[in-house]
Amino acid sequence: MARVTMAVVAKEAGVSKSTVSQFLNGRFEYMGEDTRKKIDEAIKKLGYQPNYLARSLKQKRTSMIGVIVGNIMHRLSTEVSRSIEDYCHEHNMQAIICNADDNPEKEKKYIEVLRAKQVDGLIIFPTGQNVELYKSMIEEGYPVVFMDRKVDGLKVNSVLAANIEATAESMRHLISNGHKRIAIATQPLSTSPRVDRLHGYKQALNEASLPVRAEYMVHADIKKMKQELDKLICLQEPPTALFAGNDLVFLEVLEFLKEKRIKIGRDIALVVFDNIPFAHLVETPVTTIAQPGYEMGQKAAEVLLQQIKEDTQGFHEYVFPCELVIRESSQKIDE
Amino acid sequence: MARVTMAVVAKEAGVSKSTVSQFLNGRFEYMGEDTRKKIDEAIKKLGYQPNYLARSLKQKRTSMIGVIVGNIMHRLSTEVSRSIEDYCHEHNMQAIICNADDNPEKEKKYIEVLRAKQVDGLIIFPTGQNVELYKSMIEEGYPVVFMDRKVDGLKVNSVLAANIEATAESMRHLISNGHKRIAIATQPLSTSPRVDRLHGYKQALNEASLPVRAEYMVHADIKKMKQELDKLICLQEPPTALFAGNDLVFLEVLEFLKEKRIKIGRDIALVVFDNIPFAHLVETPVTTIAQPGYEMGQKAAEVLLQQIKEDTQGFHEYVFPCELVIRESSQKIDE
DNA sequence: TTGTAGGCGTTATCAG
DNA sequence: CTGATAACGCCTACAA
Repeated sequence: MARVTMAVVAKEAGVSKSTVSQFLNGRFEYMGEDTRKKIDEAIKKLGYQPNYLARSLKQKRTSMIGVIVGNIMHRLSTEVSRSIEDYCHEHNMQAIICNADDNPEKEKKYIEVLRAKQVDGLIIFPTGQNVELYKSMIEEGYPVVFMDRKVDGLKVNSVLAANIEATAESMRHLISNGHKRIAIATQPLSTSPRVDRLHGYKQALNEASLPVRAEYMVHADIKKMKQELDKLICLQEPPTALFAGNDLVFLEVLEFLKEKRIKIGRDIALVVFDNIPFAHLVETPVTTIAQPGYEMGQKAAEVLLQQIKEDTQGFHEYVFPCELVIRESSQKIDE
Repeated sequence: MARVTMAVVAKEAGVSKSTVSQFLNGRFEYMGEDTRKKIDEAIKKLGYQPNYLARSLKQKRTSMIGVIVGNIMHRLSTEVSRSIEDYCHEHNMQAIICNADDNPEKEKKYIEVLRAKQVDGLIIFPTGQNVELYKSMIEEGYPVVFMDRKVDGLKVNSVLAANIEATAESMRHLISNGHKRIAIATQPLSTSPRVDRLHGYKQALNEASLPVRAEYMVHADIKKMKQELDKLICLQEPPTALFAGNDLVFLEVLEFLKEKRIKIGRDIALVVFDNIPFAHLVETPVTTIAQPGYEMGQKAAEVLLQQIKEDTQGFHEYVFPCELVIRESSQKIDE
């Protein structure tokens, strides 16, 4: 093991620990050329590696931040994590990515463990269930940034997608292509993006004076999604278009339609919220709403590092517009 | 900030620091019921959170391991990371995932930083370019496990997929379906899995007494993949089947074929190494070779934690068989 | 059963 | 320019 500590280097070089420390931290302003050289040689000879742990203990910063992702299975999570990691790497920080798996207990444990490990700040995709814990962190002045999901009543910096607007835009697109019977499928309405997307859905229908029909709104767990979709197409007046609330829902929809031999674009129009890496590679390329995951990650990291550096907090929502990428799946259907 | 330390708790409870420490570490065997209660109350009242950093410094273990992934864009990387994280979570460890991005410099930096942070061990998808560094770690007795790729001449535990065998099996499958002209497309032969897959490819051709033709073996960067594929199909005798060396290559192949309107399964047969989450959802479902990423991750984590606990090392190759999942893309082609 | 003292490997302060 | 010395927050003998 790396039994070689600063004291050993100091002895080898014939100087004191403090001098070695100076050297390591690049303060050679007032350092003799020879001392410098001696230390340099000693370090190389012994293969000395500084112990960041000890340094962190002393300095009270670890140069690490924690990222608690809601559910790593989402494409957005991966993109955002990647982005945050890149940003950290450029700024000599380290990101620790944890997966709460949509489980508030896990989220809580991760928050506690990461804080015990003294990470300098946290970026959280909040499950929304640990409000008291969030609140206490924020009140303490601990640096936190929320990502993707908002939680009511918290004064915290948040990075969000423009869910309502993007959904409404995609709906207007479908409506302008002649669709009047449009369904929406999402997971249960337990997080703000899902609620907002539903909101955008209704808003666009209202604008167009189309009815909002309860039987067209499906909010089910992924495992039960297919059977709910089945009910949808068995309706007396089945929808002619479907809005899939995110990438996981989309996969279910795709499998379902494939099993039922319902052809996208011909039998039913489709729009998906979330960028799907292979959306253009399926039989009928799929219209998607692309969230700028990379940019969102960069912004979150930037804001967090700012908070850490300046020891401040903020209460701002950074809302990112999304892009509607129109492909064949949402073309006009001739009935 | 969490200004409340053990000393503060001790004062609040009217005991000494060591007693509090005992309490925290679950040694209440010889502890008075009342002392115990007082400490418990003090902790709750003050909202005390132990500082793992200080503990780690003393104990010389951080309960963290580092995972350096070759390139996070591969599906396997994601699966394996996820698996390692799960295993760690169950064993009260923390995994720090880093992405070397196929860049030896980055890999080196990560190894150094992680070790400076005193992580207890490392799981590495080696780029293969930092042999000296690997060697010195191993000689030091530092716990390391290699994943996915092997590096010659190193006595280190490794977790690998049975690349040669799986590739050969898939080739035999194609050959038995009547294919004689089979091409292979991989990224440059800089890592062992690519070399091994090529090996399996040649082996199967030899077994079947089919010629190994240089013009059917493409090894190109992802960015240049399409133009190489183009050369392939422009050959006088173009291949009737293609083996795609991994998921990234597959995406290029898919795009290429789509652009050229070459229909998979009808115009060309296809087999892909790597599980592709949507392989069954494209127009012609794709035959894949599935690596047991989850199991591989579990094994690597298990082996590493073992090494850490017992302060031993090992030199064993854990080779995992892969599964050939036959779908339409590799059906017999009638010419 | 509880307290005291020393140390883990750094950094910060302040003399010299 | 360099070197003592005291923290940082916790753990571990050993003493009481």
